[in-house]
Amino acid sequence: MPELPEVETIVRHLASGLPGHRIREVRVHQADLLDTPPDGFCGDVAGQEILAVSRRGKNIVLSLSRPQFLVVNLGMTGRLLFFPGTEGGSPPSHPGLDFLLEPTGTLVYTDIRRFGRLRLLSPGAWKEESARLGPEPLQKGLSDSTFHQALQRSRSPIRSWLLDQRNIAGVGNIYASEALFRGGIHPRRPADTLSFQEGKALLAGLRAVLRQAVQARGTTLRDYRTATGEEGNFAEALRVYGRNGQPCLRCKTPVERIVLGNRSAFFCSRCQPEAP
DNA sequence: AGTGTATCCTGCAGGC
DNA sequence: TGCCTGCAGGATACAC
Repeated sequence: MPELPEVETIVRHLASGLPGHRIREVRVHQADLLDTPPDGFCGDVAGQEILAVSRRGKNIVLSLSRPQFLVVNLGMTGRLLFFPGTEGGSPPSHPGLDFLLEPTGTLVYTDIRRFGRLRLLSPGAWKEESARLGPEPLQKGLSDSTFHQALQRSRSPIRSWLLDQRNIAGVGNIYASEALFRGGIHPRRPADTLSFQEGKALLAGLRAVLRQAVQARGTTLRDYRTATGEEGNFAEALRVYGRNGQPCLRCKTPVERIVLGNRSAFFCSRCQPEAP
């Protein structure tokens, strides 16, 4: 569910409210959201201050005082909600974990399908983990030529390539389709067949759609919510994702749906020709 | 190396 | 109304 724009939206909310709070107590309702025994997790986290909140790919990263990092991946249906006051909000339908904060506030994790994970990592472990992720697409440091060189090293379909977090961090199924449409690239094109110009157009399309989606606070199809519980507004701006059979907004050709690596890809066969 | 398949889960929409 | 199937923003492990 949550891709870069959704996670970025959540992180911005949390970064403005959480730092300076101390975690007084953790309540675990679903132990399978952790990769370690809950007792140890609670003991480790309790008493630590939250110093900062940041994003790496689709991960929410809380810097704790020990120092340690609490890394939250929302999976498909995870939510991380911040209630600043003494009121913790209405009880969620699928409670996961509650972080009770000092001097006041509650950080609530909920997750219907429980594909999400919360992990407590040492600085070294998180550094290694982060190094396995590809570059951040919105960072200036990623040049057209670096991007094109990376594409040259893979023969997998470009849609699959975009979803692989080791290639580029934060892209998921929605924005992969949207970026390919904006770049005029067919989702099945082998990555290493993209010309420099095509790679440049794809990166530009990816950056444009990610920026616009962040502005709209993300795409709510069903489950995603911001840290304040609001829906994102980008669903109405999607051009191909989920528009199977509807006319292309650019040329009126019906949008097609194909399956790649067991996941749907949406595209316009006229705007994104498979053979040049 | 790349791809298809399965797995972890719950909920919802659509067909009958 | 109920039952069944397929599908869903993610990540990983496996066999070929």
